[in-house]
Amino acid sequence: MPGPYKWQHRMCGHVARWTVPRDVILGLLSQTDKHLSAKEIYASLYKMYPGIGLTTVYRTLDLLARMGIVTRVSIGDGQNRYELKGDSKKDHHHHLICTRCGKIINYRDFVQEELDLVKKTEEALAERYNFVIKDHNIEFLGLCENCQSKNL
Amino acid sequence: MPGPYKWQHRMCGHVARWTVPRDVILGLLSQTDKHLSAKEIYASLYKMYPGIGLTTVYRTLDLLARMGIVTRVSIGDGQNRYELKGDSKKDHHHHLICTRCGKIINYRDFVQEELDLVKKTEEALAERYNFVIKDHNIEFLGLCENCQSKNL
DNA sequence: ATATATGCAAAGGATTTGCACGGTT
DNA sequence: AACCGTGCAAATCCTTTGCATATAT
Repeated sequence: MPGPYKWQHRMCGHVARWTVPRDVILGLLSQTDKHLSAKEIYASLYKMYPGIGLTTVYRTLDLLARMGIVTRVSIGDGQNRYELKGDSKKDHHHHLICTRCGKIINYRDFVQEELDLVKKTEEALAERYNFVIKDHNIEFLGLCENCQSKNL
Repeated sequence: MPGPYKWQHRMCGHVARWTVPRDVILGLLSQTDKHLSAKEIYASLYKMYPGIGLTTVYRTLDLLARMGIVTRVSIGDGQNRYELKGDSKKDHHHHLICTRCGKIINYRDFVQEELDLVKKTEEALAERYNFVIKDHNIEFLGLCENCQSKNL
């Protein structure tokens, strides 16, 4: 069922066609606050789009990441997870991660003060270490409410 | 070649014996600023200690991580990497990561100002989201000097 | 004696790749 | 026609597990 092909985007010298799987996967990511793995995305889509293979999910996520639309997040559970990279300031957030159950909270409060410092630090680091800084990653690790109560 | 067994440390209700492989692996980590993977550690040790198996390296790294002696670092290259967690303030650092070649720079300058804010944010997050915060992870991503010059 | 640690080989799991087919340009 | 995208199966790569053996308490 070929759908409405919307965009074209030049990647690595050739045109990336905007296909149904790509549209659907991006759509799914844009509707959730969760940090989904390839397998989870594949499973979510399976009922509605059984034709989309796991390989395509992997390839699409890779494409979206290279296009800068999506960010890879690692919580150390052996899978890569992905989230939409919001471009608006409103979407910008950092992560609060439970090291026991892997729950991730996107927090948007407190971020503004962090960003001021981040910007200064970026400039200082860029000069000191000759880096071109593209992005940052700030996360806090700990125990969520649920996991605190369980012993060990 | 049983060596001088130095410590005992209670882990998960039982005693962790301080064995030669554990001592050697920790020794290696304490002598480098690099972020080594299990394979790399295994390879480094092979000449001097061909008896130490890759499995033991994995198990030891897991133990050290659970003991809080070592930190898992992920640069998204599909391997877990490990670094000694310095306990002194002097050792504390954050990461500057090249997304092209994977190079990691531990920067210790600028960290102090970050830490002040980190502490405030931790407190705010703890209250707001009922988290017990144990650690944080701050990293900047970009292109190192070398990789900037190479096109794409 | 009992508990812990280790190596090896096998198993698991995530991700990537080879290849033939089908849809776009 | 030339190119790009996809699914499937196979191949890889990293990590964990089962099990028999060796070492420490």
